[in-house]
Amino acid sequence: MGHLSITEENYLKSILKLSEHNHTKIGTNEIAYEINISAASVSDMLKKLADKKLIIYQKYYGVKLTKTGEQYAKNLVRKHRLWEVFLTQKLQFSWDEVHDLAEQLEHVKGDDMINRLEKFLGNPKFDPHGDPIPDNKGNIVVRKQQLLIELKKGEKAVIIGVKDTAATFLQFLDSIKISLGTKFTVIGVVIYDHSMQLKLQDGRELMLSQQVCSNIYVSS
Amino acid sequence: MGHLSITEENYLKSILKLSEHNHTKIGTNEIAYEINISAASVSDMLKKLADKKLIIYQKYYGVKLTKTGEQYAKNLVRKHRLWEVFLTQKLQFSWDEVHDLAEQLEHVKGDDMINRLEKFLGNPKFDPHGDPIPDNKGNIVVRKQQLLIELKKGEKAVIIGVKDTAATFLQFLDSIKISLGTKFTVIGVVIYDHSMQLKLQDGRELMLSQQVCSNIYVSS
DNA sequence: TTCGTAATTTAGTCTTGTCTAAAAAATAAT
DNA sequence: ATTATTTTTTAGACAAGACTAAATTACGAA
Repeated sequence: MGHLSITEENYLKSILKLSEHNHTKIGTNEIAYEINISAASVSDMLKKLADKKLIIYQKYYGVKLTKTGEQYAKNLVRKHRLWEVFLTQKLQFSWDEVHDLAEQLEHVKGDDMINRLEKFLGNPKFDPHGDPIPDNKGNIVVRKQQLLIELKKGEKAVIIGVKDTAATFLQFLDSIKISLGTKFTVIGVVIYDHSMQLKLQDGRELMLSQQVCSNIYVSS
Repeated sequence: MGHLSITEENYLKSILKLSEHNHTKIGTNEIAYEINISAASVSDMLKKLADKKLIIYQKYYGVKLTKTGEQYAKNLVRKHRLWEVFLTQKLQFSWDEVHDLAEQLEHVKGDDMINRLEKFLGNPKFDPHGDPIPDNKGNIVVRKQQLLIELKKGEKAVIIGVKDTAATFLQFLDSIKISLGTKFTVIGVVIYDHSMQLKLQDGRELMLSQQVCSNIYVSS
């Protein structure tokens, strides 16, 4: 399992990402859309990754990561999320600014460095968006979490993550002073458009659209 | 001044490095040797860098960095050295381990990140090998420094840097417990082979070969 | 079942950055 | 000053990773 190119790493990462929601095999087009590359190019690359035993690939039938490929991809996610923690916790970046930098940092080789970084950061288990950080074996802590939208009137919960990590969304949450750890009670759900009215710990009351509520993870 | 590829950055860096010792124009072969690439490839690349106004290049006459090119190259050095400080100071790497990692980290784009990193590290002025860190304008602190080999019997000085940063050399220094900041007096110079005998601050006496003394910077 | 559309792969190019071999220019030596 | 040698550049090829256009396969609908 030598070194892969940045390009190859990006393919593995996007296949892992797609696998998480889509339990069946992943199609060429899906990958192409995910990383913004033509389907033809993806098709080429899949052959190469299959030669390297990183994916199982059968022409016209889609792909799946091998154990090796999955391990490699999870390590990339680990690196990405640890660097994100570093950028927010140590360099004071806000959660909407760290993605692109981490996207570069994750390709720096050196597992020893990452293990030391993890320790330096105090062995964090979640990144600034609430996503879990795999350990150096690829294990991921699973939390019971649900989407805010699934809560009913009267339920209490705490915000533990975001599904959408787009800068605009994160900046919006900042602007209404909502962050990970914010506690609240659902005090109303509008039948018409499924907006939700929350009462926050600090006393503020807030109305959030269905779309916003569909992109926030909570825990009770 | 958009983004350059890692390859282009490496050329600029090696041209800057060669410029420091060699005040005249730099030859194609020198660069080729420095970055371990054929002279033909270097010749190709020099044309591209000249098109981008990063170097002054005249066929058969060698190259020189433009102001823009020099700025860019110094920024790479800045990034390299700040990451080295991070790796030693925060992640507890030793000075012989940080070069290859910094070689990768220096190519991560994001000047804002580097400025924040600098501040996070406490605005260090020198890297773990004693080399100066350029500020974000490219200015470099100059110290009066000389090589240990130039000292005479009876002179007192302090070690402030190393000229050779090869891992084997650095590990040797570690093994004899010499590091930046070590204070000493020259108590003897062997005529025959120019070995030098030092008495360290802690009372130890030490004999160092001419080669070792030629690769240590000191200040009095 | 067969026909049409969508998904996927193949074929052929392009760019970047590398190489070797050969040509051209500069430099050194007689 | 004229060779000989070294340095540098040009020419032609190659691999990685991308593209478009065309061909092929799979699958849903009639």
